[in-house]
Amino acid sequence: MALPQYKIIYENLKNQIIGDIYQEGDLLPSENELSRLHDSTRTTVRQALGDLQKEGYIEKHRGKGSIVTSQKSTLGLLSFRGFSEVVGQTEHIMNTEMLQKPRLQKWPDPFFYSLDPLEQNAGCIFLKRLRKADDDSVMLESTYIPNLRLTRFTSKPLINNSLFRSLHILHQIDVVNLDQEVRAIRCDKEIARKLKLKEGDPILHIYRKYGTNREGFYIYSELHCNTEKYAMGSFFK
Amino acid sequence: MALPQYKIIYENLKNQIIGDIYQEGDLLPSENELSRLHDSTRTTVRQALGDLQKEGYIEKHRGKGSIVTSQKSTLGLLSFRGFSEVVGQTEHIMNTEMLQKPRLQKWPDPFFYSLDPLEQNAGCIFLKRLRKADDDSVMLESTYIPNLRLTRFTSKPLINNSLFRSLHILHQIDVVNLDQEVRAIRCDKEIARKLKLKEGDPILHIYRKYGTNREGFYIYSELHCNTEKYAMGSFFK
DNA sequence: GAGTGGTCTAGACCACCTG
DNA sequence: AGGTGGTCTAGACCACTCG
Repeated sequence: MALPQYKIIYENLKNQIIGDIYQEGDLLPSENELSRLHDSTRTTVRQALGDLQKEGYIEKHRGKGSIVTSQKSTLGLLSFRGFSEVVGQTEHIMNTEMLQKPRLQKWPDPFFYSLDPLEQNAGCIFLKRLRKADDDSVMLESTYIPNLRLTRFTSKPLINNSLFRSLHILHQIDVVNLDQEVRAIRCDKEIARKLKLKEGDPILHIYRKYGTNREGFYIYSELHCNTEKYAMGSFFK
Repeated sequence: MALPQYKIIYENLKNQIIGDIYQEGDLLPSENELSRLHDSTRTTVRQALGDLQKEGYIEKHRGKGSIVTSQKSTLGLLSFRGFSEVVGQTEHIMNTEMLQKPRLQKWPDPFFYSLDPLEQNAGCIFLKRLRKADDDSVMLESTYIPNLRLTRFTSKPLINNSLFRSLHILHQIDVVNLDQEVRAIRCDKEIARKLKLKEGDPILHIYRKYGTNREGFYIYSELHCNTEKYAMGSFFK
């Protein structure tokens, strides 16, 4: 269960960036210096820095060093970092309202991704949450998790109110990638009420399939987003 | 101008995947075998495979090998690979209609991203294209490129009809990342006509800022997408 | 047990930036 | 000239999968 060195270095630096110990524009210690600090090699340090760069926390400049990048004013909710991660990266006050606590049920039929028989027979854990930014309702999120080797998951409250955090701590499951489909649709009466919009207003409709470090274990979400005030952002590298 | 080894290996494998020499589900040669084939080391090969994995071409499985992943039925247009790359990865027939050939002009004011004085004073090269999938109009794209050290760019036709390809070949400029904002809006009469929709229909509205390998050189785009038939997809890793 | 990818070491040379 | 990140070598040990 020991974390690899490069992930420790990664977490260490990320927390210092999120915690404003390194601020926007600051230069991180050089790769050689970080190797010395963590009693490691440049290769290992570079693996950590590469992840930070990929996720938009730093920029690297040859001959200069690694620079901490600015926080984004848009909501980085199209990336696969969980909502809780985004909260620490934006200037907006974000919070979550649980509309349906995790409960065991059958998969909807039809479902928006095709399921293999193992997933299908296991049933799913369903939960529904409303995300708010500065007290505006911005996102309605329905999540479906296959009920595979997740003992007592529905009986406990979420840790830090974060699904990903709970899966990590209770079951050592980490999200490693995200496949998503995005559409613009008109919202129906039900969604309109929850997102404080008018029926027929345009919203983002997103289907997601999260990949995890557990072979064959995926998490599915359907999102409806109000983008009147806040755009959904994403960063690719 | 020599490409690094890992990029050569990357391009080599990617072309074989796109060219169906390795097909969906196929196992790539192992890392050790690829090192021997390219007279290189595992580290270098892993750098190439890592990029392929990041972009969704392969999955790696410890103890098994690297497996070529399926083509996507949705349009991977929310990722930062150019449109031309997406064309090779989908089963749909894609093509592009040039609505406004590249021409030099002033920046729109206001512009959707803040420009620095260097960009502002240089003016911009503007072009406008309509993207089609299976003869359906799916995306209207307006692109703005700062006119910095791009001699004679507007006077030549695009190579392979691809902007990114032209920038690469004529100016050694490569896109390395993408920052984007996505919203759902109602389309106006003008856009509706071009995308064959009705005024007021919901569409995706996207602002993009592409980062390049040239320090401080960015490319900007504004997109309007019709998602009635085709969702816009993206893959993160 | 043989082969795979994941992690790591201890170096090297290069292009680039800054003082 | 000295420090930085980019690329690369030639190994090593590990956890995992498969026959």
